[in-house]
Amino acid sequence: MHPRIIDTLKRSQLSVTDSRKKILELFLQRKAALAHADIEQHSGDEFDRVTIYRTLQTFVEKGILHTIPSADNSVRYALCKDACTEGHHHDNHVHFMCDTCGTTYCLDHVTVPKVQLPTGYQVHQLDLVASGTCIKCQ
Amino acid sequence: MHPRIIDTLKRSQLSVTDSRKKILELFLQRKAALAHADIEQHSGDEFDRVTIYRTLQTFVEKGILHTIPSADNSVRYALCKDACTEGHHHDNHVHFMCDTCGTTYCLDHVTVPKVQLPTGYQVHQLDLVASGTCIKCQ
DNA sequence: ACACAAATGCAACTTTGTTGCAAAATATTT
DNA sequence: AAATATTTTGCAACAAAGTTGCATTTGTGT
Repeated sequence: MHPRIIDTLKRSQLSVTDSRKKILELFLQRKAALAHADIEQHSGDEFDRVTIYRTLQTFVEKGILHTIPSADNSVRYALCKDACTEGHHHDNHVHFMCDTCGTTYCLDHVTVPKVQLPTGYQVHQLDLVASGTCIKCQ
Repeated sequence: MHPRIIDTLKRSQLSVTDSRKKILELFLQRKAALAHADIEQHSGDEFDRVTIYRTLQTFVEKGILHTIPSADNSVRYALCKDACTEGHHHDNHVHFMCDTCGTTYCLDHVTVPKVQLPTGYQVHQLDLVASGTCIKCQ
């Protein structure tokens, strides 16, 4: 098991349970973002569907995971960097979604450029999602 | 009825039907983007749920509407500009989603800045979604 | 007005997401 | 280490969202 797992859970004041450990491990193993369906597929019937929903929700609230918007009705989740805490996300990197294999990547080193919006719009969050063909699918 | 409606449908080689006219009119009246649920609510039982699904799908394929990614599992749709044709979208403007009232705006005059991605990622589409508080909700 | 093609409505179904509650697992206290 | 309190889980039942096939209706071109 990845050494960071228990630490991460405790730091967020969460009980260390099997499902949380395994779901978190999945995110640490894979570099890519995962949708609810991916986790459900991967875990077979190790734990209930409902548990996955609740775990993902908890992780987002606690600043362990962040959501990635998409245009295909399936929100993806990815690990936050250390800067995120409970209720305060700071994930301002670009995301890339491959049209061919469906993989979603966090491009941690590419930051979202500031844009000038018309006066009156107060921006709290900026999401830049690129899509196209990823390295593996060229 | 808005004069552009029949024209738009014919130019896309679509039969001019009641549901298509009314759904298209809804988008022309409102400036904001609409989710499937919004349309269903607004139209009461004028036409079937399935018809709405199929109409939205057709409009996206024909380049009449484009989808706006979101992190809440509900894709929104908005009118394309003239540059879009069947199978080829060119909607590179910024979208703004209000956290308070839920309205989604197309900021047609704010273009998405080009970003430099790591070599190997071929970008076909760039979506920039801002969220926060809109003019009306300040 | 007629024949052909396309779109709609209905029904049945699948998938996705939510809620309440009892049972089980984890944490805390002594 | 055992007992108690707290939290999480699984189940069941449900609600919402999306899909598919097919008969009927509506629109199109001649």
